[in-house]
Amino acid sequence: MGRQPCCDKLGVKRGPWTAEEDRKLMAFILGNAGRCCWRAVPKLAGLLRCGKSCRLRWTNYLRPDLKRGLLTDDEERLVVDLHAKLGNRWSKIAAKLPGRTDNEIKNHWNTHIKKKLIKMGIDPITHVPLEVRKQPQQASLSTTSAQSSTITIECKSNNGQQCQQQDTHINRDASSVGGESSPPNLSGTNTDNTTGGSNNIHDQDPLVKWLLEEEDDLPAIGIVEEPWLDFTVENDVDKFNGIPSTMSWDIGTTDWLLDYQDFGVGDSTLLDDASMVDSSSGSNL
DNA sequence: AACTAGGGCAACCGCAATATA
DNA sequence: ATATATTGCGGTTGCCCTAGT
Repeated sequence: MGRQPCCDKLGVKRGPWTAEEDRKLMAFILGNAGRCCWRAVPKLAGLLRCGKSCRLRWTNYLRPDLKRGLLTDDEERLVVDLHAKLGNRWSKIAAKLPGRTDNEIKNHWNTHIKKKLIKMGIDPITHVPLEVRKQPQQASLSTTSAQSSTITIECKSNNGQQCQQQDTHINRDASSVGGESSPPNLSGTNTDNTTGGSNNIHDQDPLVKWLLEEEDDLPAIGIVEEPWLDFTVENDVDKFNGIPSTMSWDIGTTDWLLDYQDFGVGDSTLLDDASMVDSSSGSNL
């Protein structure tokens, strides 16, 4: 037999979250960490939301370790580089940018970076200069990202096989970027977007290997492992009116993180007070 | 001042993978 | 072993804000 259904959609509230809902969810997660699953969260927290919605809200907005505001130039460069190698695998890209969510990066890509690259004459799908795509026999291509990152694509003009391989890669990316196209199919019948195809030439790239194989073992660039171990409810949740502020965030209470990683709580210093309070406005403060 | 169009972003949708009864 | 719930993820939508007219 299977499990109970996640939630019936009847009576489930949708749309923008209010500050009150945020406060309830935050209080519940921090106060009941590890003692339930997402399905039970809305009921126990007193929210008329689907568990999925709660998870999304927490992951993309409420987590204290999230950074707010626009991506820095360095982060933007990293996103471009990673996108050139990984395509639209936003969660993989986000994993390398501490405090950033896949949704945030995806939005930033679609609204900012994409336009920048196009403006620079670079195809945001293939990371190849737009005019070059019309001349695939060009010997060696080097594209420059928004600032300084360089993506080098080698193609021996007289080696039809190698060029074919590159084309395959480009087409793969072309189908996986931008939202206008169909979802990527990275390995033929395999529709798993997260693992990539074995025939991707970038899989031979040490960086890609690192990204795909060791991401769970290595900390993201410039991030301290498990920053949430320093998190205290007293310091952070107190910013929400009416939330208990006596709980302390110690090792013992973080065991649940191992089971419910999606509840990841991070560096309290990154919690932006204003961004939390004004969360219902939909604006990015 | 009022209206419109476009941009930005939060949230939702639906599918696939994984976990579990 | 199988069915089904749960989770993760990428794509898409729709609302809100702002700039332009």
